[in-house]
Amino acid sequence: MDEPNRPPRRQAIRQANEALILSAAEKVFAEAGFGGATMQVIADLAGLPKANLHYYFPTKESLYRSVVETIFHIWLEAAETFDAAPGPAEGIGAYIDAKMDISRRHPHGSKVWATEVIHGAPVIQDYLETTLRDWTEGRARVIRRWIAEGKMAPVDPYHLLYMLWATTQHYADFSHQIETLNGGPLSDADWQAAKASVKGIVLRGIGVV
Amino acid sequence: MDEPNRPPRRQAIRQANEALILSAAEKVFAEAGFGGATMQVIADLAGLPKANLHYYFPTKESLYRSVVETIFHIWLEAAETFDAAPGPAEGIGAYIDAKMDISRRHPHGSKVWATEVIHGAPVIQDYLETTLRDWTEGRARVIRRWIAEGKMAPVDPYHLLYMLWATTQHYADFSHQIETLNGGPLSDADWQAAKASVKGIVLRGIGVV
DNA sequence: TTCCAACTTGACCATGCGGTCAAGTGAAAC
DNA sequence: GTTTCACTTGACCGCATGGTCAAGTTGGAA
Repeated sequence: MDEPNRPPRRQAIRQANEALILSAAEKVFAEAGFGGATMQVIADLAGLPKANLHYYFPTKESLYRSVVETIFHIWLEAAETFDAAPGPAEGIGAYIDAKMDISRRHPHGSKVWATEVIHGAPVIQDYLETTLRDWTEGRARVIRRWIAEGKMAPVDPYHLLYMLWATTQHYADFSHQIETLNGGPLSDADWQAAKASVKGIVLRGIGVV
Repeated sequence: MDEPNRPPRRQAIRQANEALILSAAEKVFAEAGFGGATMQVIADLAGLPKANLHYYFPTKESLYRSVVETIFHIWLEAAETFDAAPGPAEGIGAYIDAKMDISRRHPHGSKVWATEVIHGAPVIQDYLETTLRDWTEGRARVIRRWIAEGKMAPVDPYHLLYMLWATTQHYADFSHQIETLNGGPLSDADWQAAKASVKGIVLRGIGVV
């Protein structure tokens, strides 16, 4: 962004430490929530003194905000698949694949985002009202076009998107419940089956065989 | 349960206060999380002195646990609809209706449950491993029977249940996000449309027209 | 070599928290 | 009326936490 000119060595250290802290924070916030997480625990997990965290992130909230923004941008990028597609079978199918992969690879970030929204989005309200609103309206327009072109059944675009978000993120957010019922972590084959199940029901549900 | 013999007047006061505290706690835990909630805020919302809370619920965790158990039992009761049904169209349709109604009527409880599971279910692990596991296996058996009888498409029962849970609870847990995108709270008509959308996609998705 | 700014860190502080306690109050049993 | 016991409540305590600070250490420009 607007990083000042820094010697390359210094900047490398800075980036490495910030990444270290963000990774630890993501995990701790995901498991304990904002209120339950402590800077000391995050520092221990990152292997740094607590005061060092406050050097890179002045407050707990600023650190938390960085974590939330990270997952949000990952999701936005995953949605690129949506636009390029010629129709719902490819577009929504690829979107489900992408979001399921993110749930598998970034479960902590997804959990942090979920609790943030559940608690009323005190820290990222502005994102919801600007970026997310614009993004959603754009995809809704694409879905309406597909419907108008007779490529899928006439379903409400917003409720369809909610179902996609809810279902794909459920595999990250409720992983503990799923793993308990599954008798252990999901294997590669389990994830393949999950993706196939979700895509099967949704695509058939919107009239795309 | 095993309440000792109490004079009726006393017992009425007790029940009223416990209900008052539980209602306040449900809201505060939902909005702030376990770590972010404070006994003082709950007490203020309930209109009681803080020390009085500790008289009825000795610790913060015991109060929290009561809140989580409440929503869990509400969900279990809602599932009765599942068993009596002759087929998936009625059974799953009614289950979606019931769970959507709960999301509308008990959004706070749903949020508390969600954050509890997201954080690894530290307080209700035993429920997941016993009651929920049994319940889920029972419904999966019903679904498999319906599939065997040719009443619905052969989908994995567990992934179908995950989709039902995720989608219906999403309307409670992510209400803030939905209301932001909707430009305000959902109206009666909005809720009807939501239920119709979910049922439409899911029932068509599992081959039940 | 010198010097400066970026970075590190242990010790420290003020605050807010969950929980306790002992002195009350009032309803019901006798 | 008296006693008893469930219930109420303001004041209090120990502790953990987010955040600060000043004294270091290190990397790199001159």
